[in-house]
Amino acid sequence: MGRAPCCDKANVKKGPWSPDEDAKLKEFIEKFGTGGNWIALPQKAGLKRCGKSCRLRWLNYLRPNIKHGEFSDEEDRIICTLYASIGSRWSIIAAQLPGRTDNDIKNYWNTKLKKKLIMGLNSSNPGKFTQPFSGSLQTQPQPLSSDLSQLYRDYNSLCLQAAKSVSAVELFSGPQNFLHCNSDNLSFLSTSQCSNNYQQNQEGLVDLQYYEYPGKDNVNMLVFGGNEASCSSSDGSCSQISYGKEQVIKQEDQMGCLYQGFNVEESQKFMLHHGKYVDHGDHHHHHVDPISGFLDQRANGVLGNNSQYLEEVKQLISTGNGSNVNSFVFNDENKTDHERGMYYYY
DNA sequence: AACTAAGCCAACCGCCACCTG
DNA sequence: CCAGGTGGCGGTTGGCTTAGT
Repeated sequence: MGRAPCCDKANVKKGPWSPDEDAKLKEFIEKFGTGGNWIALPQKAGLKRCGKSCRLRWLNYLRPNIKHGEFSDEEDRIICTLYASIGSRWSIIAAQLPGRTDNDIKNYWNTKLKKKLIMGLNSSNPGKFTQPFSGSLQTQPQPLSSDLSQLYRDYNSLCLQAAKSVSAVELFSGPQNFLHCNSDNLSFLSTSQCSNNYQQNQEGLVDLQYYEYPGKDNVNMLVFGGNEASCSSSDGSCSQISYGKEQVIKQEDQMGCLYQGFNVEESQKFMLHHGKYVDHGDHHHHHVDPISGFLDQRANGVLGNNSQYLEEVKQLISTGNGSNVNSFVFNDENKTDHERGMYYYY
């Protein structure tokens, strides 16, 4: 048996509100308040509407101090920063923008802001995402657009501020480009410990760069730490990332985050990042499966550094189902637990 | 001018967390 | 502790408007 409907669907009006209905609702609430019961309100107010519909109309349109019209640059920035940090938690984002409703912000993000962000990215790197790759891999990293840099900067500082242990960055490209960061996906520059493991620039921020992925114009490789990236840690170990021919690309930070790639062919490279790690403050790095969210303590080094699964990985990527999400599942029963999982590449 | 596609946004739907008896 | 009711939330839809052909 299904749940009982909140109102008699047959006897309620749906669709756009008329000025007369707006006036009735506004007058009633200004006089008597909501009474803490939206379900009973429409009848009392003489409206043939569902209580939920009344609530939505009041909150999103009729209540005082609702701000309509263009979003300011500052509002844009706040939305981007918060979206990068917490994802589509529109009500929380709306709470930071007086006068704006969650619905408004959600619509604005989905229809305009997301595109605006991508335009900014593309305009500072003309052709970067729109032209098919032809030629050799760029040897010089391209700087991120200032918009994106600013976003990462805000994002990083927000994470530090919130002392969040895990957060994520996914850089999607292609027709549905957008920058997405939230706490449910991949880990990336989040805590002070983690950031310290990357070479920081003069501003104390991590340098981020990206490359095109040759042969797949929708794929980009996100690189952090620069060409000479290195990291040091409390135990004195150091990993280095390198880009030369025949070299395995690998970087592991002291949070246990592993970033790894291979030379697929000459000048063809990609990076893989498997799962995410959470530092619980006890110096143990717990692996979190990005899909299930389950914690475990699997060892690093997934897929190994000898490229033994190279052909298989290449196959998986080349037969991608057209999705713009640059990921594949490595879930062969013959593989060890360490090797199985969801992989992302940039 | 007529038609189509794309953009936009108000409103709806269904799930879920919380509250209360 | 449990079950039902309600509010809140995020994803999605549908219809109106605008832009393009």
